[in-house]
Amino acid sequence: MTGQVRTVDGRVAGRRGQATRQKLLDCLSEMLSSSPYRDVKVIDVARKAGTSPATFYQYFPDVEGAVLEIADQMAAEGAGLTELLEGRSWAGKSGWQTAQELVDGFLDFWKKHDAILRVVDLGAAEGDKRFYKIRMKILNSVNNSLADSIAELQSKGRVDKDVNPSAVAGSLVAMLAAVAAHQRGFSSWGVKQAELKPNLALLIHLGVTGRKPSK
Amino acid sequence: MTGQVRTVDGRVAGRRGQATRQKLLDCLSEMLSSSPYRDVKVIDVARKAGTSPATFYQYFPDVEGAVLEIADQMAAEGAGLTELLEGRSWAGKSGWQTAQELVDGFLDFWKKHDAILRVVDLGAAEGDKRFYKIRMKILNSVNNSLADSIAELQSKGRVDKDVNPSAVAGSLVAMLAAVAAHQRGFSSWGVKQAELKPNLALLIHLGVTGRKPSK
DNA sequence: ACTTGTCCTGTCATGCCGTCAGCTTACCGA
DNA sequence: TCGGTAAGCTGACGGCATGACAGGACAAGT
Repeated sequence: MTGQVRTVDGRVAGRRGQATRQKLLDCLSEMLSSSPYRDVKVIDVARKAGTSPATFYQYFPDVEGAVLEIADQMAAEGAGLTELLEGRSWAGKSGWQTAQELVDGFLDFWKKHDAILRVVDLGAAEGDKRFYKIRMKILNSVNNSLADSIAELQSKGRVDKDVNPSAVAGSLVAMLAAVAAHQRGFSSWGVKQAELKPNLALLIHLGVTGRKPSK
Repeated sequence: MTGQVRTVDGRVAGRRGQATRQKLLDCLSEMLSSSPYRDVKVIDVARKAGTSPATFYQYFPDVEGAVLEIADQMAAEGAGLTELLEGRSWAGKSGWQTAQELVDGFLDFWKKHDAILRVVDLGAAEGDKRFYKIRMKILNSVNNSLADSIAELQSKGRVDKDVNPSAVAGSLVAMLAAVAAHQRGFSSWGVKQAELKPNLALLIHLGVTGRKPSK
């Protein structure tokens, strides 16, 4: 599938090289969690990995290039979010459960990868197509499933005809992502995480079905 | 109210100084729109403003400091978003209109200031309290009004008791902000801006009142 | 013209960036 | 065992941004 890992100057990376490369990625990932993206420097990453800046440039064109690599790995994992919705029902009590599990799974995923997701979000918002594409890959998995569910309910006449399934699904997914990214912000509104989740699930359920959930 | 404008080394800025200072802010603002935050350098801002880097450092400790200044000015303007909700009703047809006008006003504001808001969002997500505070200032104006509306409807028994007004309001506001920041993303889902707005308004209305709007 | 305080810039030490040439290490076949 | 070859790593370097300072330019009042 994916060709061999290559260095910037075209060499094929062997065992040792791949290990260094991965170590650099791991260290960069860690740095993104602890310091502002703007202040992450190649030399710091290299130092942390116990190597030299020149080595970093052997494997990545620049910091952004390495970030894209990390983001790609995460996006691959993110494709699994589809499972949160595959084959689920939005009817009755199981609908409420579907909404809850979606919120839970999504928030967990975001929390796990929050540092890299912040950067991806920024890159996408700034109009960088590469970041944009990665963000899409993650959100699409959830968005498409949601849009399908809404469209199906719509075809059964249980959702108004002037609803645009993609627009609603996209907005709900954006909401999930935004809330996940700013979970801390809610505490200053006096909202604890445990309270937040059911209310999010409620909004999801309302958005998808147009009705309050029966619990 | 606010004390005089001061330089980094404590001098009071006069008319001429304030003009240069503002020019630097304007140029920085422009650069944020055209290039990634990570790549905005002091020397470029200074060049664009027809001055020297040293001058920049006379008025701001660093790029971040200047960005905070711009963000503050914007936040002051953003406080006016409250008007979108003050004294509005959520009942019947006027409720639908309230939702629509909120969406319109909010999206316009975000579009107008998207570059600086991206950076504020990033700073807040990274845990920087100064950016966080600014973000709050803007969102609070809308959030509080929304939460009040929900709480009021709740006290009248028109909204379920286990709904947390702050949590719902916060989530809806986060949704608005996220959709505004990634409006471009929706086009790849085949959703045009004109279609997006009414669907957003629908979600807002559903979230606040728990019911579909009567149009 | 002189003083005072504001305003701007030339210059400098420091540190990161990104590249290259060249050295070291690992692997492999004879 | 012994080169040969390709992978792997780094010291060193020019270039540029940073941030500090001292000193010169300027405007306004006396």
